[in-house]
Amino acid sequence: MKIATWNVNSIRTRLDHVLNWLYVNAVDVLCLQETKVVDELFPQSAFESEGYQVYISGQKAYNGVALISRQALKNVQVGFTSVLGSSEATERFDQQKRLICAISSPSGAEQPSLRILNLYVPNGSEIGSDKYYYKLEWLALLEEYIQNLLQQDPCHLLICGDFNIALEDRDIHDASERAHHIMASDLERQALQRVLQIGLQDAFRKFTAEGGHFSWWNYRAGGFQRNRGWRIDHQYLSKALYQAATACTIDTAPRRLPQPSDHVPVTVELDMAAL
DNA sequence: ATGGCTATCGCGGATAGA
Repeated sequence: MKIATWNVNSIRTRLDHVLNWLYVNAVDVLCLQETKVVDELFPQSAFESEGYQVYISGQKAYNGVALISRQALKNVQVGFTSVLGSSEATERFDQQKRLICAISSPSGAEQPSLRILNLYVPNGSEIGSDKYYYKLEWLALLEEYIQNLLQQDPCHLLICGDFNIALEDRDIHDASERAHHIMASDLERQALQRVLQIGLQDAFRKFTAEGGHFSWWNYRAGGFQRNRGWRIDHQYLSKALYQAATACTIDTAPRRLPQPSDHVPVTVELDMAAL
């Protein structure tokens, strides 16, 4: 089973890139972030014509996530409130459409179910700003959300998306200023580490130890051409899934196309029969 | 370098991204 994550920076602008990529790569589930469109205007039929089911949580101009799946998904849940119940905090954070979760249950097989959580973690703007504290609070709520999910139904869990955090220095082209840089500060890394301590491991690092592998490059100043990038798009797996992972790859090809997204897709391959 | 680029909304230029 192959699951990919891709921040497309507007699904309507990037529709051809995504459809072409899916045609060549044929993943089972594609998790999209920054779709930047309300649900009514999401190009759903373009994916359905290619045999995919579409599950979306979008808003006007900003944010927005989607699950594009070969098989129908079950128990689709959107936002924090659907899992944590309504509170001042869940309602406030759910104004921004940043998470969608569903269960993939292979039909006719004895293979176990897999819960897929697709995230668009807030960017944080700059260290110390209101948006920075919003990001840290959002990650704290995410920790609570995942603990609740696992209590409700302790199944295999895959969390992927644009985390807007480089967890280690080897995930940054130049880590010298990292302590003062958004996406690399100690508090951001600690907030993500607390989430991962629930029992999640980075699929990419099962296979690749060296630095120089990135998933995002700044549009400005020839970031991609000079490989001045960051690895901020991740695939995190619960223990048995991590054991069952057979590959995790970053596909830089779409970044070379005209008018690319600034992020590229990251795909994890799982041997479900090994579970 | 208060730099560099891209997308949305909406029609100029602010806002956001990372």
